[in-house]
Amino acid sequence: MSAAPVPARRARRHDPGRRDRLVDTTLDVIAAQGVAAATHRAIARAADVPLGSLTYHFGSLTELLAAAFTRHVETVAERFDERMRAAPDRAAALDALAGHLTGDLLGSSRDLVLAVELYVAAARNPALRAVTQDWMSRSRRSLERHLDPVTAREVDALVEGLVLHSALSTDPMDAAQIRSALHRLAG
Amino acid sequence: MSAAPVPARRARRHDPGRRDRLVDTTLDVIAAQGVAAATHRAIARAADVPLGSLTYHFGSLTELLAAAFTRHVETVAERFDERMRAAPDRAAALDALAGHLTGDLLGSSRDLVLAVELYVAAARNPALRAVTQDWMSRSRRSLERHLDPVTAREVDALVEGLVLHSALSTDPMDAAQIRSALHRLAG
DNA sequence: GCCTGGTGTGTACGGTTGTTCTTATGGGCA
DNA sequence: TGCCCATAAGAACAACCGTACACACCAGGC
Repeated sequence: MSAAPVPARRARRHDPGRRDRLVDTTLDVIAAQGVAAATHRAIARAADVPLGSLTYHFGSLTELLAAAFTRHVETVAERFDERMRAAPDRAAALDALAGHLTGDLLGSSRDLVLAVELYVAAARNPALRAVTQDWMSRSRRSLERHLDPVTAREVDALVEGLVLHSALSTDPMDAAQIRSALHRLAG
Repeated sequence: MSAAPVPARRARRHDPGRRDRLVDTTLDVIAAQGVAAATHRAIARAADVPLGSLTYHFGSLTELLAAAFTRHVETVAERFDERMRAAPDRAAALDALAGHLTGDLLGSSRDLVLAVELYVAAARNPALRAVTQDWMSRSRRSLERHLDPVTAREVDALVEGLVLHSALSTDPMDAAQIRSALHRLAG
C-alpha cells in the first residue's frame, strides 16, 4: 500500500468572480451569525474556498467587511431612493417610507440584522463609520425630496429607533402603528 | 546566586467587595473600548487583579457581562423613573425626557456608549437581550405615567433612534431640536 | 507550442482567548 | 488560641484568530 504519495487533493479551480462571491458570502455570514463571528475561516467555510483565498483577494479582514457593508448600503439606499423618487407628494412619501420600513427592512430580518450589525461595528471601526455616515446622508437626501431638512432629520432618527426597536423588542410595532407615528411626526 | 527559591511575589490580599468592583470595572472597560475588547484579561488588568480572580467570582464571561449591564440598566432606569415621577403633567414629562436625553444619556458619552454596546451585544446574546427588554419595559412604564401606551411606545422608539443617531452621526441633533421633535410626536 | 504571471491552495506561525487547576494564605468562627 | 475554608494567585492548556508564505496550476499572449 504505497500507492498514495499525493495525500493532498487539489479540487476546484478557475473560479472567476470569486471575489464578488466572497463579498456576498460575507454578508450572509454576518446576517446569520453576527460580525463578531465573521472570521476568515467562517467565511471561507461558507463560501467553500480555502483560507488563503481570502487574504489573496482582500488585504485584511477589515477591508473585506468594509466591502461587504458598502455593497449592502448601496443596495438598500438605491432601493429607498427609488421609492422616494416615485412618490408624488409628501403624504405618499411617508407611506412609501412606512412601506420601506415594514416591507424591506423589517419584513426580511436579514436587512434588519445587517443594519444593526453595521451600526455596532461602525461604532468602533473608522472605516465602517464612513460607510454608515454615507448611508445616513444618502437616506436623508432621499427624504429631503419631500421633507424639509429639520423634519427629515427627525424622521431619520425615528426610523433608526424603529429599526432597533424591532430588532430587539418582543412585540414590535405593527405596520399601522409605524405609519401613524410617521404621519404624526411629519404629517 | 541560589538565593531566590521563591520567584513569585504574592502581593495584595484581603479585598472584600472585589466582586462588586469587578462589575464596575467591566463597565469602565466596555465604555472605553467596547464589549468586544472586554476580555477577562483586559478587565483583570484594569481592576488590577489576577486573571484567575475573574473566573472565581463569575462562572463565565457572559455572566460577568450580564451582571455589568444589569447594574448599568438599574442605574439609568431608576434615574429616569425619578424624573418621570417628579413631572407634574404631560408637557413637563416631555421636557424631563428631553433633559434626560440631552443631559444624562447624550451629555456623558459614557452612558451613550454603554447603551449602544448593550444594544449590539443583546442582538446575539439571549442573556443580554433579557436585560435590554427589561430596560425597554421599565422605561415604557415610566413614560406611561404621563402618556397613553401607544404614544409611549412611539416615543420610546424615537428615543432609541436619537441615541443611536447621536452616537454615530457627525452632526447630532441639539437639545432644542430634540425637545421640539418630542413635542411634535407626543405633544 | 511554450512560457509566464495572475490565480488558487495548503500549511505554518505568533499571538490572544476562555477556562481549568494547583497551590497559598489569613480572617473569622469554635 | 488554633483550625479551616472561602478567597487569592499564577501557571498551564487547547482552541481559535489574522496573516504570511511557498508552491501548484492554467488561460492567454507570443
